Amino acid sequence: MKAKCLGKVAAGKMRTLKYAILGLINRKAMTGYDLMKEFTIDLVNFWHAQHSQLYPELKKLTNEGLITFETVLQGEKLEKKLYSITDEGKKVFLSWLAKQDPLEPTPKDIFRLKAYFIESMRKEDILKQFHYQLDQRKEKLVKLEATMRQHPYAKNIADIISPLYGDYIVLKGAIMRERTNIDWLTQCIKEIEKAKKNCFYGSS
Amino acid sequence: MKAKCLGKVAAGKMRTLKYAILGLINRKAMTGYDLMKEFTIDLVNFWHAQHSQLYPELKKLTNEGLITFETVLQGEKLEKKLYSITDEGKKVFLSWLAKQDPLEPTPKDIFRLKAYFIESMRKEDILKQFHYQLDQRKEKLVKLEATMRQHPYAKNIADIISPLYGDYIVLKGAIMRERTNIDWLTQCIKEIEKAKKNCFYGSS
DNA sequence: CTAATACATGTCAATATTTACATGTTGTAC
DNA sequence: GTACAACATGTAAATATTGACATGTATTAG
Repeated sequence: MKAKCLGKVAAGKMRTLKYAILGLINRKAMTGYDLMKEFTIDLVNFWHAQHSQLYPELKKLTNEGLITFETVLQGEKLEKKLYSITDEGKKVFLSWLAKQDPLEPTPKDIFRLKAYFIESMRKEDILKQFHYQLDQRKEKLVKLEATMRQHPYAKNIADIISPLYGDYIVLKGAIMRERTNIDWLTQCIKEIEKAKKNCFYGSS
Repeated sequence: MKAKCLGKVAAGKMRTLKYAILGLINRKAMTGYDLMKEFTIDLVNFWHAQHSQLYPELKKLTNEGLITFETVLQGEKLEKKLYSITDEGKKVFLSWLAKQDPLEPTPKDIFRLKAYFIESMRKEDILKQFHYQLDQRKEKLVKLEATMRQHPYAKNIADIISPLYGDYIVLKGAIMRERTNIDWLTQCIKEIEKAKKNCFYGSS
């Protein structure tokens, strides 16, 4: 009889959403709704979440004693919960932040999966697919660049130790990533068009 | 009483693994083990899966009539299942491949999440974290470039309509992505070091 | 001949995430 | 005053994914 790993099993126990929430609440007290706005505006470029995942997690973190809330009245009847981080929560968050992680598995990407199967694609569809993806990526880049132009940090480089700097570097990273996506798609399209002309391209 | 959406609910019903498997088996008949090798070597750069997800999915696809298998003996006793795609499976796969998808949500990235919270990081840890990530990214890039050098398509550009071309473009894409990651990290490190010298950097 | 590695196939329990369902209030523009 | 958008908080059911558990055979290097 082998020893093996006793105690609770821990399949996929990264709890990253937990730390994302702790980090945000650590900046300042927020309601679930405020948090959702962060997740759909700033964090959307590297960690997205739905409110259906957020609210249960807030309840869990409260039970774990990492955050607390006070009920605040908005108008006459509307109760909202303003969450703050506890000392324990702060400790747990900072310990996570300082941990050095191994490289994550490469993110999944349906378009690249389809590109991998390019030889099975109908010839008329190949360029259509690449152009469609390219257009969407370009649109995304335009939005990211607009956000960057409005970003206070981009105009006025000051202290690294400000929430603005974190904001800025991840936005910068998102723009660089999108530009590379566009470069890759553009190169692919060029190669495919060249092959088409040179008849390296089946019966088309 | 509102009408709403009757019938079966469909939360997160992308079934991408299904199509990845169909695409691979469409190339040639394979066992589950063979498929796993594909998932851990080629597809790892855009769609990874564990065998614990693969085998149940193969069973499901068989039940759905999209693939079939014949049992093959390896040696004296070892039975393996060699899967082939059915006509229906081929149809379903090609229809998925031709579909134009909206942009996927940006992939999740724990390191960028931590970078976003950089202002909460202990000053001694900031550069340590960025260098650690950079080293790992560089190591990954070296491996990808080695794979590229050995890649038959890179050596001898020929017909676009070959599984090799799909292989090649996604590998190319992975290399470009990794180079951009490295550029981003390098820029961040430079900025942080500059800020440190200029004393925009708290008490260090 | 024997030990290690690769081949080969599965299940289980937990976490993670998505989409739809569900409800009600407040502020604002017309 | 009323409609609409934004504010505000949840639950339910399904899919998606992971890590551990579980088992056995075939090949190859020493």
